[in-house]
Amino acid sequence: MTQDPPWRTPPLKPAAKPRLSQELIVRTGLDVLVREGLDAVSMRRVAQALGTGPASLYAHVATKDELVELMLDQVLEEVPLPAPDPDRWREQVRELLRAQVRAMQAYPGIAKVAWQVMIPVGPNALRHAEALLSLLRAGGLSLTRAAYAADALALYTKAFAYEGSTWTAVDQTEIAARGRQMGEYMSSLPPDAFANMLATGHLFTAETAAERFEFGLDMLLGGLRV
Amino acid sequence: MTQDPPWRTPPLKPAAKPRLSQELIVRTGLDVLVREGLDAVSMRRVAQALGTGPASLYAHVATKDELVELMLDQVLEEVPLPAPDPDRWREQVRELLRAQVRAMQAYPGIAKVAWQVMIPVGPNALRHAEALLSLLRAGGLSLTRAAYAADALALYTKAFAYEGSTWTAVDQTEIAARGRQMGEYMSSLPPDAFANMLATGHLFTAETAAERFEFGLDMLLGGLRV
DNA sequence: ACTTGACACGAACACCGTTCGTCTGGAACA
DNA sequence: TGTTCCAGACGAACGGTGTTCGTGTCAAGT
Repeated sequence: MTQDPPWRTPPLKPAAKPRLSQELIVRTGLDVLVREGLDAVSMRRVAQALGTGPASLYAHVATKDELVELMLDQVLEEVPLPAPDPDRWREQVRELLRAQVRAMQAYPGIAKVAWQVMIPVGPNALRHAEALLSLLRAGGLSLTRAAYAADALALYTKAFAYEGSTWTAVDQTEIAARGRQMGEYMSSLPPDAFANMLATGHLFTAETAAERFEFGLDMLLGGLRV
Repeated sequence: MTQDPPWRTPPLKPAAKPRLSQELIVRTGLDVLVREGLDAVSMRRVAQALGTGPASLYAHVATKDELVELMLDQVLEEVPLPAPDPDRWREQVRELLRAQVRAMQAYPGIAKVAWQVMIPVGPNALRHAEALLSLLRAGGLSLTRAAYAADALALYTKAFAYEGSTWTAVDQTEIAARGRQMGEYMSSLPPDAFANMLATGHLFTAETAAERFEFGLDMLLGGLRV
């Protein structure tokens, strides 16, 4: 643009863009995740939501993978961690794991990140692991048994959070279509080939999710000898 | 090339390329997976291994996702499924789940596919689900309880297969580096902040994997009331 | 002989994560 | 005040991905 004559009113400055920060990028990433799902979380999409270009993000996060890992850790930050009480450690374990599942299901797709990150080592992921171990130790388990139990409980919870998020993260018509395909395929075979699957298929819905999770916890904690 | 003079010996024909088929593409995909890991399994890489271009694969598999799902189903085909015996159904469940983990860990990275596919519905995945349900039913569980127990067992197994494959699918120096980072971070904080994590970190190795899996199964099956 | 359909597959498209080089502005220093 | 340095911003470009479209070939059917 050529130099304005001195009698021109200078245009208003456009609203200043927020200065980038890791926290802002992570928050924006979670925003995009919630609105559009995990597949939409690309460096380009997040940058676009911030009014900039993807290269700008790299001053604050090393890689795309680091970004999604930071997003997961942020989600875990919202979960309160209990102080261990030896008299009710089992119930405390349940509460902690329920809270984790709830937090992850509030962000459709974030559970999938837990399966993409090799070993989550964010501060909050570590605090969670420590908290779970503390509860198990408060229950009188040896170090080794506490470690192994924590492993199993964490795996199941993470798995369930992912399965559970299927009901919120994916287009329901796609799930219904897939369920129908399964039903048709199985029904096309001899009657007893998939008798149990056909008889139980209706039990796997969003409505039974909480009940199923508790059932799994009953199994895990019921089978945990002190 | 211009027309050869008649005294030229015609060149030997290059070895005929195999005619493409879905089975061949899946097999080749598993080959690439085993040699180079899951990240290397791209349409281009698989096509290259077949001496063709990526577009050729689409006559046989609809998408890249379908290819990896077929690969997973192929892996599950190699697992023998037991005929239920009511007197030893718990041990049969164990054997089935062990065999699944073994099969998946023979293909580094395939367990990750199980977490990428929304709901595995290949013929073998369905047969596995049916087999597990049959065992639980043989054990006298109601339809609902069998379904819920199968859900928990399958989730845990799949989760463990994935965790276990970490030790084979990923560069060990990267794991060691990450372990070190964790250790350093936790040691940099007040001494009791991560006391349990620091005390148990050494327990999570490839050498303890089988023991850990069994411990988890002990919990799940021990807590399963008939 | 001609037609049709299945398969093969190159070129191109849209998108991805990331790097490199350049510019800008603020802080520190003389 | 002027200069230097450094951190951050970010466009252009690179190498890679999954996929579609259009064209050619071959075998089977009429």
